[in-house]
Amino acid sequence: MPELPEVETVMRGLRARLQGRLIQRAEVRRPDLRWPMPAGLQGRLTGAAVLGFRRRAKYILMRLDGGDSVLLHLGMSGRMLIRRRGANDPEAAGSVLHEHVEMETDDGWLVGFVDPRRFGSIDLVRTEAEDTHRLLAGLGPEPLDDAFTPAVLSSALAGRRTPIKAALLDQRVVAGLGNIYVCEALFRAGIAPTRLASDVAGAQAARLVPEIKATLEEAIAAGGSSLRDYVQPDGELGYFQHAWRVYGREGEACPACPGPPICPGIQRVVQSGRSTFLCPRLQAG
DNA sequence: CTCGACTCCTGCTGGC
DNA sequence: TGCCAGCAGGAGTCGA
Repeated sequence: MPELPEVETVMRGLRARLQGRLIQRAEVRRPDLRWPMPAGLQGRLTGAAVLGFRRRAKYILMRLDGGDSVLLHLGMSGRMLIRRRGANDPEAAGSVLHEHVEMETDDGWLVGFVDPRRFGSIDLVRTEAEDTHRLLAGLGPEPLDDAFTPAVLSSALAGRRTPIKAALLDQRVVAGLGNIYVCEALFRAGIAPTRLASDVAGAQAARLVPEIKATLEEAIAAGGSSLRDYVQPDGELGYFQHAWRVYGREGEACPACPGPPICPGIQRVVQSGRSTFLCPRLQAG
């Protein structure tokens, strides 16, 4: 589930529920995620006041009083389970097996981190040093920042002899894109995923940057409408999945082309072990 | 340095 | 119906 728009949506949901609250109780049930959670996590969370939230790339940062921040990554299957204390929700019951951390607020809400595959991670970092954390230090620009321009992208791609698909997945080039939104942005910009990154400069990058921004903004808007003030317990994607133009649509008609024989429809190829979806007509060569 | 392959882990889907 | 291969939104690490 979690690329930038999903993480942004989850972060907003956590902010709405937790910011300004006290964590009355915290329980670490299973600390062995991608990396072991810090030993002091449960103690640090217990009794903490939650000051605020921000997102950086696909990471969520939760500021606590006392000068520590919680650094959270959802990995591939991570989600936040939010429900009222005492609620008897079957959806929640099914998730409890993989609920590795649970927090209870002073106003009666339970907030759990659920991650079946355990590719996610949780760490503590001093708030004033958040951006120097080893997981954040090397990240590229935020794609939605004004500072992310065609010129900035072009210079990051210069000299890279790797397909543009792989380059955009590299969080040092631009931070927060994943497999879905890279496919969508390349389709919208009319760029072949197999093009060498170094060749996507100038006019190509100038087309790509606005499409990256538009795709992410539309997805955030869709996730926000659907999830609004709480994070969906079932981990649904909001409704942006219905707006995917190519991702997961192998064999379907291209939404921007006439049908066969002009355009054969959406194709799926594999690049460095991951699925890429594209329109062979609009994203040729 | 840069790149692709491999790896971690569980759950679900689709084909036989 | 049951079983199993293949695939899944990430990204660090390793060897070439």
